[in-house]
Amino acid sequence: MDANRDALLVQLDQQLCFKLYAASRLMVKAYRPLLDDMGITYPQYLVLMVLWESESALTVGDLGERLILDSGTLTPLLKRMELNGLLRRQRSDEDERQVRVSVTKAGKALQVKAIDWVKRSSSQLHSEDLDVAALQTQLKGLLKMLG
Amino acid sequence: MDANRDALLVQLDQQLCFKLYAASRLMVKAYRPLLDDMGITYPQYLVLMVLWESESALTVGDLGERLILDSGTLTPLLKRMELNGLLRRQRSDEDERQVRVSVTKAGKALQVKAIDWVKRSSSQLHSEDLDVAALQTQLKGLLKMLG
DNA sequence: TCATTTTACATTGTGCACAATATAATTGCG
DNA sequence: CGCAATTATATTGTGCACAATGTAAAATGA
Repeated sequence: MDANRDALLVQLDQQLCFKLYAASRLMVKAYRPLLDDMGITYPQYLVLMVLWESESALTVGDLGERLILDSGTLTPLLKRMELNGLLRRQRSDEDERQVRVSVTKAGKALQVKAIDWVKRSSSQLHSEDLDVAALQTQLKGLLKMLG
Repeated sequence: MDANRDALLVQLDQQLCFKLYAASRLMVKAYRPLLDDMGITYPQYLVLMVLWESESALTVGDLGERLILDSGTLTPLLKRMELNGLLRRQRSDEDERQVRVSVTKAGKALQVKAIDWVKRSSSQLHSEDLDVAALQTQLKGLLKMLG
């Protein structure tokens, strides 16, 4: 009957969105050892990665654009990181609306830990059911469409 | 130099985890119209999907196993849904540690809205950069490995 | 110029996530 | 049986996400 066929459309196992949601959380959980060692959370790790890549200071808006997060999320997160000595926040002189965020020595120092951990654990992500490169490509396509 | 090559390992664009994190949030955002219409959140939608599939009541543990969520997340979430009349929570008679969760008429009624919306909007998810079926297969492999 | 609009960030309030811990019921074992 | 271990859920505390709103600075333009 049609009603049964329709019901398949809202079955959990059919949902791309649920797989992404579950995979995202499980992946973050896999980072736990590193994050605990660094003394930060996953979103904070993302902020650090963006800062590590940048030569100079970035505005809150820059970070938000890169991480797809708004000031409601970033402002308190950055304040916590500043409190922990990982970065500096200072109002821009040219444009007082902007807040310029720059990584401190302590924040930069964590990059070594991260690199070391990634080197040691990247080999874990292998199985016959999984082609990581293909998955990344597919996700890039999805993000392009959703963004 | 080696330090520069190492730095690539912690670049945002290289991170499978970030792509999953971003894609997950953007996908949930795409469900906003449906969720607003149903008057629920995405995690609540997931709970409803599991309940819709089940003939009988499920325990909190059953839901947690299916959604990979613990009681710290589920208990308050289920209480809110009960308050909104979408489900019932009752201590099991056989085992008083368990709480049995069952969908109400109001909760069941929302399935129609969901099916209708999915029917109308599933065609949106198409582009040349994206093979949804392949992505689902890859994610299933990833989840199997992470789970 | 100066009022209007836009922009950048901050604040508030709600609802997850999840680690850690607590509590009470059930199970297992000597 | 009696009690230690296990199990199922609840509670507490912290930190995101994000919608909605506030605020002040900068850009715009008649």
